Amino acid sequence: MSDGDTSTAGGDDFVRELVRNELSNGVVDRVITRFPPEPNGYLHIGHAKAITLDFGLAAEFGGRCNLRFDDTNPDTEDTEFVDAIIDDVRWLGYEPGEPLYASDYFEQLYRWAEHLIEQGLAYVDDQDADTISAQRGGYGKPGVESPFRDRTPEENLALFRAMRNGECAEGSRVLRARIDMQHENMQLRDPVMYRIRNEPHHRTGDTWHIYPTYDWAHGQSDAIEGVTHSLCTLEFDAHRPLYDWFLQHLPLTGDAPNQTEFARLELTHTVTSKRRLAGLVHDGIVDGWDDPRMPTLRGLRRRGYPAAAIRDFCSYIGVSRTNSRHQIELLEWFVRDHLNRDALRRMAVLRPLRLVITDWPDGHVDTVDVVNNPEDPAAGTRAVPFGGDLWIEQDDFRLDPPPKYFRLTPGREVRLRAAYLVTCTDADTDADGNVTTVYCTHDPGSRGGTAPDGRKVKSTMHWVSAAHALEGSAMLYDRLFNADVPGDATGDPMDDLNIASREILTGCRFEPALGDAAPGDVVQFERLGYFAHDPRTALLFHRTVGLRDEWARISARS
RNA sequence: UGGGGUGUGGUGUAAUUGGCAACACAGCAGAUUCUGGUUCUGUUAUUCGGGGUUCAAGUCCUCGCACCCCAACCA
Repeated sequence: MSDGDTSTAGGDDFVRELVRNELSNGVVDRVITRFPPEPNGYLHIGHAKAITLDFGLAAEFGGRCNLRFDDTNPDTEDTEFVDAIIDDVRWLGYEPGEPLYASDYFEQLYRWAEHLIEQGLAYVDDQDADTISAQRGGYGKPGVESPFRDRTPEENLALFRAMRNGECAEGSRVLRARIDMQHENMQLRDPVMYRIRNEPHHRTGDTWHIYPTYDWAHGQSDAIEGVTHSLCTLEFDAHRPLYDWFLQHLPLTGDAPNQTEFARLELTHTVTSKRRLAGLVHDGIVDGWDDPRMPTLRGLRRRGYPAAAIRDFCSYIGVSRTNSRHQIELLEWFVRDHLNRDALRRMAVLRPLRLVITDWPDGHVDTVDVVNNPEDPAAGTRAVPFGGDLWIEQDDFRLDPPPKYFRLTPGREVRLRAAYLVTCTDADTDADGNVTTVYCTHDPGSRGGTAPDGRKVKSTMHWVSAAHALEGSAMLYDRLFNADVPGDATGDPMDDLNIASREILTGCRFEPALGDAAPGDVVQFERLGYFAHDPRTALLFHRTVGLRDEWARISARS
């Protein structure tokens, strides 16, 4: 699926090694996985890792990966998210097939719950949440048993059916597994299996008044689907004994699924918790879930990140059980790697400075051929109009050049990309000392960019003909959070918010070919970076990622 | 406080399962270049700590330490 040759340094990660062993030992005879998002938010880069693992693993071993919505909580879930999640999975490059829903298993789950009640392994508790929580005990402190723990199966069944029929108020009762209130693992101190909710469910409407909890629904859904490998993140490690307990006490046919945990993906300068991301949106810090600064799949897509780059990144970083935080620079490296190969080059002047060629024939327009992508000869060339009145980048001219500055300065000759060699003769400044116009002469023999006598210049600069320029804007993005680990110092990520994460540039000048950019196209603005054309607004470009910039490093040092 | 998990350069991931600690990103230096991009070359830097077993330990034993997770009717 991933098209780069980007496998990790060594061989299999621990999950693949496990699967390979199970297959060769005959512990399993197939590989079925599942990706189980809850439809209460948008997918982000962390999910991309899980998707790549779940779908990638299944594909590698000739199996299948189910997209299953873990829709057991009607309070927060919505079909809006279902559609967005399916769309995002497809965009990432995986075919989810017919989506499945935990809510489709509610009836089966209910029957299994009655089975556990009949076995004396589950009971209805009439206490409220606070009481149950208090009775659970603490770390190192055993819990105490509920006074309702020893109800008879008949009584429990009657009560449970009443719960199902909507005869009980929300919060008045729960169904609990009857395991061990003294267990050292808190998860096994009689966990709640069902709670009463009168909220309508996005798929089952108001047919249910009781809803299964994650622990009760997840493993059983896996079993129903024939999942062999249920991969989840590390925080569920403590739930695994409970996952297994339910499965062991049910009349299952076939092999039970197995849960394996791995470390979630964290990135520097990034938050991925649903709550934090929602906060950014609701506080208006970003424009929405698809703001290009967001680590959501929709945000990254709008930013111009190729799906293949995200896939390559995810498979390259591999999977382990070590809590870790990857540097966002690595992700950006994969983005550049793909875009360098694929993106067409265009010339754009983001902060325009006027350049006049004093010896250019009045009104004359030349048309020069410019390579579309030096990495891909098949991309061909394009014709770009050139005249005596041009826009260049403000950064490309200095009245007083600092050391190692190779660009235009009075008396120096540089190349205007694919056009002519020009020499700066003079410059105008305004009352504040800002340069307003730069004057040059040109070498008519250097058409195409090469001097007839073979002399070299230190710098090649991009340009746009003023008479032909298109005007538009660009959004320059920086990290949303300044700190590697947002909130590391104070505990609140918002303290590390980068208030200058977006710079809006208007009055940018684009070469004519940019007028043909389709919504969503990603191009390289030569010497500046990769930019994604906005899906809705023409001639608005979002900076995907800048080019590596040696001059920026040199000038920052001094 | 009890239980579980994890510790390898700045970051992340490997190490033929006891045999010369490697790969990538980042950094630094240089070469090439009509993008100060790309590409290429070189280079800096690593096994959490103490003790033990062994010819040999990142790997095995032991005692510590640090960090993460667990006491929702969230997932």
